[in-house]
This record gives sequence, structure tokens and C-alpha cells, in this order.
Amino acid sequence: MDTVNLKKLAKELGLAVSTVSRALRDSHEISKETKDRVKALATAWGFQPNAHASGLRQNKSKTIGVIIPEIENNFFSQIINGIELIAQDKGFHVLVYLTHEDTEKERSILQLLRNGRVDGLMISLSNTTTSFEHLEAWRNANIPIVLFDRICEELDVPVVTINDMDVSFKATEHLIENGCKKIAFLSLADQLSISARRKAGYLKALQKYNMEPQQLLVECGPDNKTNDEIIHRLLREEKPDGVFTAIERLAINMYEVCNEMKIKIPEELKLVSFSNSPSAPLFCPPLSAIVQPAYDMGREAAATLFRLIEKKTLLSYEKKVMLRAGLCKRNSSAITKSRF
Amino acid sequence: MDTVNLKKLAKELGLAVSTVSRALRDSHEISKETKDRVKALATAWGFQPNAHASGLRQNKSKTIGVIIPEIENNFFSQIINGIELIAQDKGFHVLVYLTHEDTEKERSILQLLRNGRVDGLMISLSNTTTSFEHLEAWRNANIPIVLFDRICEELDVPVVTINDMDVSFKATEHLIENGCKKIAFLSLADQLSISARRKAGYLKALQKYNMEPQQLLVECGPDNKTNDEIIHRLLREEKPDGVFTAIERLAINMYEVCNEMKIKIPEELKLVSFSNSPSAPLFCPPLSAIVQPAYDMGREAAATLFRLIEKKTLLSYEKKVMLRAGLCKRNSSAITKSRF
DNA sequence: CTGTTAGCGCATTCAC
DNA sequence: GTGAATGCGCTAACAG
Repeated sequence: MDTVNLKKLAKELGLAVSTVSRALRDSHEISKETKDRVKALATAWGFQPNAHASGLRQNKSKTIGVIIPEIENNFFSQIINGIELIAQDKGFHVLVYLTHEDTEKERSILQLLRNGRVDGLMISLSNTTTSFEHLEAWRNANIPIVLFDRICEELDVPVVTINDMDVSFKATEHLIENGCKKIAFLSLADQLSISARRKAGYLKALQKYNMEPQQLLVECGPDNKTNDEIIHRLLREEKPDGVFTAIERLAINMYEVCNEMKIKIPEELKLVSFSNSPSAPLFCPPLSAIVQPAYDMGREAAATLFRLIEKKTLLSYEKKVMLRAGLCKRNSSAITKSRF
Repeated sequence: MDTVNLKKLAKELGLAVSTVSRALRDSHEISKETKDRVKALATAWGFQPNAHASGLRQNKSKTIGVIIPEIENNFFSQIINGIELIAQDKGFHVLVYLTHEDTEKERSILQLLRNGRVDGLMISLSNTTTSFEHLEAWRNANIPIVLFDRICEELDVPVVTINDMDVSFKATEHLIENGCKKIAFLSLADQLSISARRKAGYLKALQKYNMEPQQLLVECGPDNKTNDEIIHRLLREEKPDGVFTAIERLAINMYEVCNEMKIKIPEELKLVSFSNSPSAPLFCPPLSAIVQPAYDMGREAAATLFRLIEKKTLLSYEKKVMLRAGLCKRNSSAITKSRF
């Protein structure tokens, strides 16, 4: 069976192409009978209007692009889930791109998409991104864009974020309240605003309890083995009794190294981490986690993008949406009976 | 800045549109000087050829579609990761669709994509899919398609699978060797070929050790709470000393219910499960897992699809690719000292 | 080596 | 209410 198009339908029905087109789009200037005849044949033949042709004609793609650093991460896959829900609801398609934390790739994808392929873009920045010309350039193309989670604060662009600072403050305070005297903060060495916000929350909590002298800022990298060494050294030399990790992967490293070094969690060291893993409660011991509303974030960001695509003007509070993460206290940071 | 197209470039350069087009595509029939001039202006102006126009003209979209049941699942996100790598390498875009295990959605997405939007399709079937007319219909559209993991064996379509049966046999045998006398098999109630293959592996192992009378086939559903009840009843009434779960989510349910019921893993009950979670080693106790090469599967399936897209004929062994999953033995299925 | 022309399939303007 | 004609931006056939 050859591909069916308007022309063939028109020929079969003895109508003009334009009439068929209008009938299928439910134009009011077509009689009900004609509409019915046209639609009947269209469904019978399984007609689907060619995406490129109508895209070209209307300068619309019915497609949004999503650029994220990685996908093997509960946080981002939940985000995609939320985005996809809204997109499917709007009849839109979703293109997914992974940067693998490579700012060059990020730049080239953005460049590549300035050609009508997408009607809007959502992006969470790579952690190696330090300059933002590619985002500025994008804005010249006049295609709606929304930043989420890993945003750029300098740019006047709609963003959806999480209360990273507040919840980090809360997590650190929780460790302090549970008796920690020397708390380390582990994060990736990057320039991201979220890292800065999380660090700020940590520092603010130390400040509140006059513990700044005990601050321990540890920067990890992309390589797990190196991180293990860094953590090893940290635990050996600084002997913190509390650790707050800014990303889940580092918490896993913590568990592994503590196992190796026979350091007991939470007796000798209490741990809290950002984590969206559904199995955090099964860890040994169960991980006290800052859980981000990733699914909602995806939906919120997508909803904002569609407001822009539909040319609705954003109200000021819609330009900066902040969602609240929750601290889920579990055994990895629990108070333990003093020994003997 | 208005959108720049071939016409504007041609006008500025005093050339014909076709010359500009050819120059940008490195046609051999254009002089080096002209090419250089054209390319210089194109990059200066940040020209990107309109995707719809060239797509329409060439009847190519440089896009592949990926349909999966869900994304909040390490297995599928690893698959996407593998697919995306190959696609980016080929300069292709990736559309992602989630069916949420809804066969109707699956059907309508397939229908929707028969309009030139994608040059090829990869799909892992929803577990509610029992008839395959939509796949048959797709083949009439003559667009390459590859099935992976959750495939349909009746159809003559390239597939990439995993040695589900063998590895399930191995997992069950492992439980038997470690002393289990009554092993339950937990899976979703679905019609999928992978479920059948996993079950077959389980049964084959029981058979080998003459334990068929002890077979315990338990069907769970999409709802976690119901599953918890099913597992509760199973553990209370049947008291298995070994459990093999066909999907990760059910293993998490097992841990939870065992915790509640104070059943000790692995002392009183040994557990093995399919799982691609990177944190399985951190579980309490660490989970013995069948780890699927999901990333490779994504790459393999994408590579197969691109062979089809590039009109290469598939060699017979390329039509049915089977990858090997590995059993990673950990403490959840370990032999324990008898408690005399 | 470069220019002219036609047409991909559709939506839309204008005619009747 | 319907048909004919136009053009979205690009590529490819044909001409020179």
C-alpha cells in the first residue's frame, strides 16, 4: 500500500484537495455530508497528514525538545515522565537529548534545534556549562525555552527550580540536632547554581549553630574511583561524624567506603543525601533522603513551556516557579544510644 | 534577527539558491572558492536548513522513534542511553514515547507515527498488548522497525532480546543449590513473551531437580498495595524458603513485606530478582540480581535499526540478536549457617 | 561550475 | 460550499 495523501483522497472522492483538507480540519465552511464522506475514507485508508508538509506550511512542529545531562538517574527520568505526560496530553512529540555533562554537546544541540524542528525547548544545564552565549543565541531565534533545575540565574528566562537552599539548610540542621559536631558537605566540582544553593544552605545551618569553624567542603568529580579515594582520605584524616552529599551517587560512594573502612552508619557517622531513588528505604541502613518532586517539576516546566508556545503571557509568578523538596528522615542519620 | 534561509543567503552572495544549497552540502560540482564564501556567510549568520523543508523534499526525517512502557526504571533508562548514543553518532534525533503499559496508547502512537515523522521505530511492547495488528499495519507503511526486550515472537521482525530463560534457569538453580526447597516465582500477570521465558527457566530448573510439585507461580499486578497483600498471603500460607521475582519492583515489595513480617533474608527466605538498579549492592541485605545488559541492548537495537534505515540487508544472525544477562550473587540468596 | 525550474504535501487565499 | 492557485524552504533534474 502506497502512502496516502490529500491528493489521492481528493481524486477518489471527486473533490478538490483543498476541500478534503478543510473537511479533515473540521472547517465550518464544509457541509456535514462532505465532511463525513471525507473522514470516512480517511480513516478507512489510515490517512495521516504528512508531518513535514504541514510543519513546513504552518511553521509548527508539534514537537518540544528536552535536553538533560543524563538519563540513568531517577531524578531526570522522573522529569521526563512528567514532561511526556503533559506533551502527550497536548498532542505534542518529545525529542530527548543527552549532553552527558558536556557543554560543547549542549551548545551544538541547541544550535541544531534552531531550524523549526521544535516549537519549544526545555533544558537542564550540563555541569560544565559556565558561559551562556548559546542560550542568548537561542533567544534570538525566538523559540520558547524553559530552564529547570540546573538553571542560569543571570538570564531572563522562565525557570522551574527547587528550594535547594532551604532543604539543604534543613538537612544540615537535622544532622546537627542529631548530635553531629563535624559535618562534611560533598558535592561535585561544578559551577552550577544548584550546587551553590545547596552549599549555601549547608553553610547557613553551620552558621546558625556557630559551627563554621568545623566546615568541611569536599569537591568530588565525575569519576567514581577518584571519589572513593577522596572520601577515604576525608574519613581517615578529618573524621567527620556527619556527611551531607549533594547528589545521590556520592551517597552510594559513602556507603561503599564506610563498608570498607568498617565505619558504622549512623553510629559513627550520620548521612543525609539528595536522592530520588525509590529503593533508598531499603539501603543498609535506610538512607535519609532529600526527595525532589521531580515528576511535578517535569509537569510544571512543560506546562510553563506550553503557555509560552500558546502565546499566553506569563504572569510574573509563573516565570520563576519554585517547588519544595522534602527531607525524609531514615536510619542513616538516626540518633543512636550512647554505647554502654 | 529574522530566520535565515537559502534565499537570503543566495541574495546576499549574488548566487542562485541551488548553488548555495549545493555548496553547503559539499557537492563536488561547486568550486572551492564559492563553497568557502557560502559556508563563511552561513556560519556567520548561523544558518540551519529548515528541517521540515528538507524532510519534505527528501522524505527523510533524520529521526527515530522509541516507544517504551515506562521510563522510571533503570532498565529502560539505560536502554534510552544506549539508543541515544548511537543516534547522536549518526546525526539522528530521538523521539521518546511512553505507553504506561497501555496497549491503546501504544496503538495510537504507532498510528500517529506513520506520517513521515520518523525514519525508523524501536519498540518494547506494553504488557497489556495481546494482539499485534498495529504492528502488522506498521509493516505495511514500510518503515523500518526493531523490537527489543518485550517482543512479539509471532512476527517476522528484527528483535533484540536477552537470554531470559537461561538466566532464569540459572537463578532458580542457584536458589536450589543454596538449599531452597520451596521456591516461588513472582511475575506480573501479562502475556509477554519475556514473562513466559522467565517462567520457563524457573520451571525447567525445578524439573531438573525433581521439584515440580513444589512449584509456586504467583501473579502480581500493577498496583503495589495489592502486590503487598499477595506477597503477605504467599509468605503466610505457603511459607516458601526461596523467591525469584521476575521484575525489580516485586523484589522491593518482597523486602518491605519481609521487614514487616520479620522474616529474615537470607536466613529464612532467599531472594533473587531481575534488577538493573545500581544500588542493589546497598540493599539490606544486598540483592542477588540478574543484571541485564540494557545499555548494550539499546545500542544493539539502534545499530540494527540503522542498518535497516541505511538499506543494508540484515544477515540472518542480525535479525535475532540475543544478549546475555548475568547473575550477580549477593547476600540475599547466600547460604547461612544452620542454626542448630 | 552555476542558474532555472519543478515539485515534495499541505494550508490558505482568492475566486465563483 | 467548493475549486484553483499559491507558496512554505528545500533539493534535484535539467540546461547551459
